[in-house]
Amino acid sequence: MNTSDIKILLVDDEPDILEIVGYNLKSEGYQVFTANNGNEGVEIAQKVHPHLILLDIMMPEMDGIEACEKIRAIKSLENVIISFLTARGEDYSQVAGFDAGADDYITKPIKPKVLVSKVKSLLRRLKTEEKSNTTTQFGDIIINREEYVVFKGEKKISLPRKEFELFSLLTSKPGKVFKREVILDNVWGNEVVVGGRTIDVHIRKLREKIGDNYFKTVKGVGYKFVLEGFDK
Amino acid sequence: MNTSDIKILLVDDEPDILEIVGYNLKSEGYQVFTANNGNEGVEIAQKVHPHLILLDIMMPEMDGIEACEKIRAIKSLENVIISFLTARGEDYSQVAGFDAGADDYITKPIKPKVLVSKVKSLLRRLKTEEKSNTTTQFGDIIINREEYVVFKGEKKISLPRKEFELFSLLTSKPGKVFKREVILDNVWGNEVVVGGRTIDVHIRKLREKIGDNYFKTVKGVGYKFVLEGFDK
DNA sequence: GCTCTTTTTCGTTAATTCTTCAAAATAAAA
DNA sequence: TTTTATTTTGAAGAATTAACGAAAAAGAGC
Repeated sequence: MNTSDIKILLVDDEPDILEIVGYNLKSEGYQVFTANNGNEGVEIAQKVHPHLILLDIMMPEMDGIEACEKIRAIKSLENVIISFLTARGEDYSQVAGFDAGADDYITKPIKPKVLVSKVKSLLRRLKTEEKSNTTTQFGDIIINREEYVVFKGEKKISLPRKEFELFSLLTSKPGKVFKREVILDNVWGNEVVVGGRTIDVHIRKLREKIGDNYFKTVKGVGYKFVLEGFDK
Repeated sequence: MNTSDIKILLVDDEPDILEIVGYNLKSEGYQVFTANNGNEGVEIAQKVHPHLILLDIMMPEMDGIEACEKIRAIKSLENVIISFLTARGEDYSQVAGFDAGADDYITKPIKPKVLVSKVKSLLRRLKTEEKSNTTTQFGDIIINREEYVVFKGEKKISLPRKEFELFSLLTSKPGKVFKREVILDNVWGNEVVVGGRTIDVHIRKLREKIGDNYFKTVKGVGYKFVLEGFDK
């Protein structure tokens, strides 16, 4: 994954911090988004789906701890990496932070070099996680790519090969729209020639078996997998 | 990019092959050029700058491998996609072919359907190469190109394909005036078959959905996206 | 060879999206 | 100010595109 594909959300009430941290991350090639308080942070996180969130602890409106808990409760953000920004000495926050579901913390004052290397190290997880994707879980849906099996809650759902591959592709990046051409490339490969309606029929099968509202049609473009509730 | 903008160069010493392959590609709308041997192929490639070259391996004068190497050495052709045509069984050629810088190979006898789908898949690379930031934030507006979603503040705004692409184009460079012809090129593809008023109507839709004052008309030229307040 | 499952096709229907048209409005030019 | 060119607007019709129902075709297992 290229750094330019990586989205980082910065949440802090001090404009100066946003400015300087943002600058440093941008010049490393990351896409940077900002929010001024916890509320806004949670909101923007849902819209942008960042890979990493840097969260100040002390903020008006909603502090970092609370924001972190809120974010952790959002299905579509369950894989996001969260790190706190905390003033040195606020030791209590470290404890509370991990309870709230944070992955790490960075102490202020922030040194650009340290920041960048911390961020890199945090993002290293993405790569390792991506590789070991033999099984994936979204809420009550579990996909075992090795055994070609899908569970929804207690029920084991049997998907034939094509359906499974299509499902597997769509769920490889929830929310992302997969264009028809991309789907054809990935599921059918470019040797096989199938009519344009074939994809639709398979989607229909998935809708019947997994649930209607997990699959969203983007007319003229393609389909996407969305976590129930989110993005209706 | 429209198929009619795409140039394909066919190099083969058998007139029958040129005939039949050429026919199939033309009926898909591609511009087809032909050459009878490697020498001629290299020459014509320099003149027409095709997007894709289909190169027979076995040819008099200069064989496909050599031609491929020659072409790869030409700077102005560095982005051209090259695929070999090879008789099934000439396995050595596959290896040598990739060494010489080929992107793919198609085995003879050529089945029209397979040919066309292979060609499409090869050309798909052209499109995917133009990568842009997947997500952009302007104040309370967030554009997520990967998910085909636009947020304005709390609200999620649904934009159909054309509107989304138009919006995506205009916001790709706020403040910049996009001429009508440029818009047509990018959103509609330059085999323009739409009346001059069509753009206006789409702009109107955007104004209704995103907000009137984000879109400024530059009479006689085109439109631009401006951040509210700024430049009214 | 026969049966059951999976995959693909097809015609129809439904819905959305895109485009056109012409009158009214606006801005620029004379 | 009047003229001219261009855009906005409202409404309607055309064209795309996907969902649906059903069935044929292709594969897999026995």
